[in-house]
Amino acid sequence: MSSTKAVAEVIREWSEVFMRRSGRDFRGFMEETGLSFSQINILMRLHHGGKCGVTEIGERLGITNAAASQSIDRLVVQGLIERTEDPEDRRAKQLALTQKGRTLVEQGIGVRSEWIEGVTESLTSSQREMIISALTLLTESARKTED
Amino acid sequence: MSSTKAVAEVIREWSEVFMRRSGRDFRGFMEETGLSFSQINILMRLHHGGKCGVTEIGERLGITNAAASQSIDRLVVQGLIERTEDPEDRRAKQLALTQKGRTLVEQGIGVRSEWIEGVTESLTSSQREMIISALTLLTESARKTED
DNA sequence: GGATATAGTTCACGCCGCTTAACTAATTAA
DNA sequence: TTAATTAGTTAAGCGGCGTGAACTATATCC
Repeated sequence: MSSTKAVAEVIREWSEVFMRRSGRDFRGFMEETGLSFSQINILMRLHHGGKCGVTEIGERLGITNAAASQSIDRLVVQGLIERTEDPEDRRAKQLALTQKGRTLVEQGIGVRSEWIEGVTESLTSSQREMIISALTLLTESARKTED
Repeated sequence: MSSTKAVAEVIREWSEVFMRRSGRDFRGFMEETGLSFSQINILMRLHHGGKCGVTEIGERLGITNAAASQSIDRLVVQGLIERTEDPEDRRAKQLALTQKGRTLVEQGIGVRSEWIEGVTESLTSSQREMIISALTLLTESARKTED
């Protein structure tokens, strides 16, 4: 069924559909929350990677730590992240999501999940099973290739 | 293998991995090209939806047509899109990607595709086959739910 | 033909996010 | 203990991107 189509082509088409949808969701999320692309990225970094300092955030986003410091400050003011002194090194700050921030990020991820769930709803249960297996494999394999 | 884990959970985890990766790629793409989030969205819209006018772009992005007009103008200056008069209605403009713009968008999509291809490379051929089938199903089903 | 509506552009203005540079404070090295 | 390094903040300034308002040009409606 799938072997007639080139692997790369299938993946390319899926990526395109997914990206288009992601873009729309992301735009909606930015509007709802009033957060910028960078700010959402900072929240995502903290959600996945746990506590870290200001400079690391800047490096991850490819901006100076001055810019990072300012963006972070806006997020702190909004109560989405907390900035505490690192007890091991009092020059450094430890950044972490507040409960409010964590809830927000999880909502953002949830929107995308709901979409895929909706997409799979109209399929047969064996098709759904196959998709579950495939996504599980992809997730595991993708995690191995992460930094 | 997958039935032990809740469907929703599998999808959620995969969304998270994919989104994290997408965010990183997208940021890289913005840096490389010097384009903003909005500008890339405009290019994506034109890539997928074909020719359209300024106001429609604005509506899609949730901004005024004044803002859309300005963003579009920057893209025209950069040679990524062309803005011609609509022969049917001379008030309106027809926006379309130039070859340069099309190439750029396809590069952006390509980056993500390469990543998934890389992720699937370490799998067995039967696993790859399953993923191809699953993604084909997802793509077809997702397209049906699009506007 | 004249009033009204529609498609885009331009202008003045403000906010946000970025940069560089100068700064404070804490740590590490000599 | 002094000097150099490192983490972060602050300030001034710039450009992008957004807004509303005023404008031009075309199309449509009576």
